[in-house]
Amino acid sequence: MLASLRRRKIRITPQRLAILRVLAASKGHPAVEQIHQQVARTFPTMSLATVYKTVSLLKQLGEVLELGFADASSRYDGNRPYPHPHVICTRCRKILDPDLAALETLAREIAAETGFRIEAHRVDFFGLCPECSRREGEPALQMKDRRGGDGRPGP
Amino acid sequence: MLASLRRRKIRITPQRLAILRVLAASKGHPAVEQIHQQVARTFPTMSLATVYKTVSLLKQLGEVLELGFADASSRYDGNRPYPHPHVICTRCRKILDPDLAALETLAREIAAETGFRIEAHRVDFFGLCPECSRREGEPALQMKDRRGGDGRPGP
DNA sequence: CTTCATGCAAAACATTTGCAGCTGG
DNA sequence: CCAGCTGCAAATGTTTTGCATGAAG
Repeated sequence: MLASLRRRKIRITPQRLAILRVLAASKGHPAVEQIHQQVARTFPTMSLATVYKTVSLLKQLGEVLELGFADASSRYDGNRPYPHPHVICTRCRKILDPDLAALETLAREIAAETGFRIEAHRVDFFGLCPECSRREGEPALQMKDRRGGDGRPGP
Repeated sequence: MLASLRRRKIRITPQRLAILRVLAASKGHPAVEQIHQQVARTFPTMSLATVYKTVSLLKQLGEVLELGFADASSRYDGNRPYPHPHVICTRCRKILDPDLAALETLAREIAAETGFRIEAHRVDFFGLCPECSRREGEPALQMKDRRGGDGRPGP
């Protein structure tokens, strides 16, 4: 990933390195806020603006995949920077990356029907993960989502 | 649709009626801003806040489907208020509702693999519509999308 | 050295909320 | 009549931008 930056003659600063590390290391799909907090532990002066700028840069370079949701919160995937399906728990906000071969078929079906030249996709499934299915009665994680939505990324 | 409001003892005001009409009539997937402008033609005092409140209300009643995008813009579908796939032109922002039977299969595949109890989904395909495919050289519609994205709803 | 990045503060936007006055039923 | 709406203005929360300082190469 560093190679990609060097190749394009983009400066490698300690801040960027730290952000890169978080992105590469996290198995989950961290939000900007989480990245910032994480990095701030070893870099107290890190500003949110810098995280935004860096993540935005990486997105343009195709090194991370941005997962923006309707409530204007975004999560980032630094391990699979290409479109792929997600499975999201509406209770604990966990995000999984399932394997799904059937998608290609779907895309081809679409192209045939609409005449579109399909170039990317965004496929999310929402539901309860096995753990949350079990504890259904217990109080759920509070989401800052506005209104009574279910946390799904609005269309 | 009116019936649904009456049944729940929700007041039917001229403003709401106007918004409902736009939602029901528009074949496309209008944004709040567009709904407001449309309604404002016959209702100059209509405020944006009212449109937001009404649309939000309809969403909770399950009468419209919200399609929120990463750039915090939302579009609404008043004709199919249930999850269904979308095909979105990244150039002219046109949105189509294709028929797609294969989706159910996909959902079942996911559930089997992850153990999730799938309750909803969001499936979007991005690309160029036939018209835009042809005029590829011409200047594209300017999108207010922040940064150099391609207009796809961030995850 | 020169160019580019950082970080602060301010701006930009879409959306939400508080509230006084209006109005549908 | 009166609970529920409207519309204005102000508040919110996230992301972006301007700019002076500082550091990478």
